[in-house]
Amino acid sequence: MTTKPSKLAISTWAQLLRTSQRFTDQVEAALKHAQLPMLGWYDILLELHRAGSDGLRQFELGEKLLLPKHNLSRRIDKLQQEGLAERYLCESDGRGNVIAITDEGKKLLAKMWPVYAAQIEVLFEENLSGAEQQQLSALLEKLSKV
Amino acid sequence: MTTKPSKLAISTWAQLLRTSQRFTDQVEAALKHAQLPMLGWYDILLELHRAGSDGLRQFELGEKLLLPKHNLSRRIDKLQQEGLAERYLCESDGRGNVIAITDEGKKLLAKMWPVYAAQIEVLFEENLSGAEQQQLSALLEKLSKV
DNA sequence: TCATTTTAGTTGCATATGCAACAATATCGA
DNA sequence: TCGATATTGTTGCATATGCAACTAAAATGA
Repeated sequence: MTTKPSKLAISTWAQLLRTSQRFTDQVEAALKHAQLPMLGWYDILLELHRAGSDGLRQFELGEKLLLPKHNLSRRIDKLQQEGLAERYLCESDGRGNVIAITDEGKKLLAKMWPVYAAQIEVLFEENLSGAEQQQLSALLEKLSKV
Repeated sequence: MTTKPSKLAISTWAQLLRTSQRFTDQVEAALKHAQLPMLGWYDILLELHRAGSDGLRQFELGEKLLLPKHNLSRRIDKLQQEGLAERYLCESDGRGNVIAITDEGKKLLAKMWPVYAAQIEVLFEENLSGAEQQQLSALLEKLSKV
């Protein structure tokens, strides 16, 4: 903390937060308009889909999604109730669960993606060239080194 | 929506959301550790501070912070209860309120800033040069054209 | 082996947020 | 002017989230 962050750092930081919030809001609005569940559900289902039929340990899912465990616990309850995911007892660890997506879950994912994708298209791809996207990606990559 | 967003666009988008969430989490953790209120309070107080002694209309505040009105309404209740902000009736518009920061609010802002700033320092400035920050800022600027 | 500590997950309770309905005032248009 | 509509803000209710305490099982280590 020898030098305070520069004006530039502060304003860039603020831009980053603001941009991500505006984008999120916009995607949420689009999903709601299409009468689909929130982005949070999409994120979970996508990770489960990626994990394939073996599923994922609950804590692994939490780490990927940056979600605290108690929060995740209840979201999975919901997904399970809706028949979008299944929760098994873990064979190799008596404490744990394994979560897997169902066919219903995959269907929902497939319905949500076009809506989500259209927003990425509008918000993102229209405003940055491929080269600029690559620049942005590289800069964000550096930031995630923390 | 002629072409779906490219892989690059999608992954850069994901990076953006993820980075901003990780950073926010980290700042929240630091504030909590210092027994200070959440980032949301800081944001409000900062906007009020910027607005000066004239204060701001409640809806203006909401626009700046991207907060829905009902949410803001109750946050201001809290700030008011804690003596951090004042709510006046607006003279020129009988429906409206004017919100202004109090001296207590300014003091809190001053206590929160070093904690916040230290996180920006660590998370942000250590990983990007000035030139890179400027690049990032410019790219985010383009994105906000939406 | 077996007591101690860690890890995985759930639950109760308090707080925060979203949504829709509402009240009050301002603005617009015939 | 005055009725219809839009804007500003609040509130009740449902849902979501955070926090701390809890259970149960694994890992550690003497």
